[in-house]
Amino acid sequence: MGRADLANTSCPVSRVIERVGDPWVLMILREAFLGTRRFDDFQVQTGVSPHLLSQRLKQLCEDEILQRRAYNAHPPRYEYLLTDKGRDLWPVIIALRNWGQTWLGGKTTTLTHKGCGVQMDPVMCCPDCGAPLGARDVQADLSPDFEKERKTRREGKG
Amino acid sequence: MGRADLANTSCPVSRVIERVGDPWVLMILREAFLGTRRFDDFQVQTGVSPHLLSQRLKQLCEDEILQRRAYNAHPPRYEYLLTDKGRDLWPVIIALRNWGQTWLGGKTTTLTHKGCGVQMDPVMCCPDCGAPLGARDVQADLSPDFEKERKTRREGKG
DNA sequence: AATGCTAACTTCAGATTTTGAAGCGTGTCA
DNA sequence: TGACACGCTTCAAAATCTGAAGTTAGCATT
Repeated sequence: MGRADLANTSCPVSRVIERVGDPWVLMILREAFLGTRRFDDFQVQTGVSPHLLSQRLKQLCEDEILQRRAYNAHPPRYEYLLTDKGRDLWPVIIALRNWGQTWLGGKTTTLTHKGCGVQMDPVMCCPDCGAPLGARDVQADLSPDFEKERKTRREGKG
Repeated sequence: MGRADLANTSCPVSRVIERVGDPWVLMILREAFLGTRRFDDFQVQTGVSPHLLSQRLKQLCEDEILQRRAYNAHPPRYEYLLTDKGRDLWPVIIALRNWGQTWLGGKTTTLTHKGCGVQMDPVMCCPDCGAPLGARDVQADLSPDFEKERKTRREGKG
């Protein structure tokens, strides 16, 4: 199958994973959320090789998660900024952070909700009743198409 | 640096990424949350090669994200179950799902909050005031240690 | 006008990882 | 006796990644 084929399933999770489910992409995103914008800074802070960084940044720009912008014309200098689409990946990074804090220990960032001024760790909630949500609190139902797709895969194998 | 060195930083995000920031690990987790437990099912549904699947499952068990359990003694048959630690990764998968739905389209799962019976998409919220949270609503402050670590990296380069 | 510096990359060879097909061990069922 | 299921393992070929070095473009200093 190969990683590229993840994009061809109907499952949005797979399709996202094809784009951002890569350690370096995630590191780049973490950096971007910390305010990093420049090639060399991404490189130093993530430790990725320049070759790969270059590739990943290109991909991220193609996917419109980042936007490459000249901040200086002479000499030409570029920076990478999160787009709205990219900024929307914030919950992914926060979810990783929360898990890391809980299960691996270490606390390197404190988050403050600007609205109410309190220090906190964001939580997944039900938008309707506001209750905090865990895996056990939610029931997932698959769409008929997705069920069919999964069944086909099961049969195609046997 | 190499991917393995991500574990050596003080940032919990990097350390999590070292463990779960891999496309196949994420796919395995998605499957696990959909109820998949067996080797061949993981293989068919994720499309990963058996070799890699075997490696990844081993890693995930070492990290106590999954638990390998015999469900049949003769012949010996095993299944892989999420541990509490693993189940706590649910927000990561949900965050990916939400982004995929919003930005890539396609809806393969409907989520229902068992508590209030409503269909919804979970949202990151402030646990204190309950407001939904985006990247712009939260201020991140780095710990002095983390600041120092980042500064060292910057200087070590120049 | 030569030297050095910065930023944003690109290039390339060697090392590592991944894929995909095939095979294996143990046991059940017909 | 033969076919099949499950949970893997093995291996060679292909793809990807690393790390060091180089490149381009321009400014600043000597």
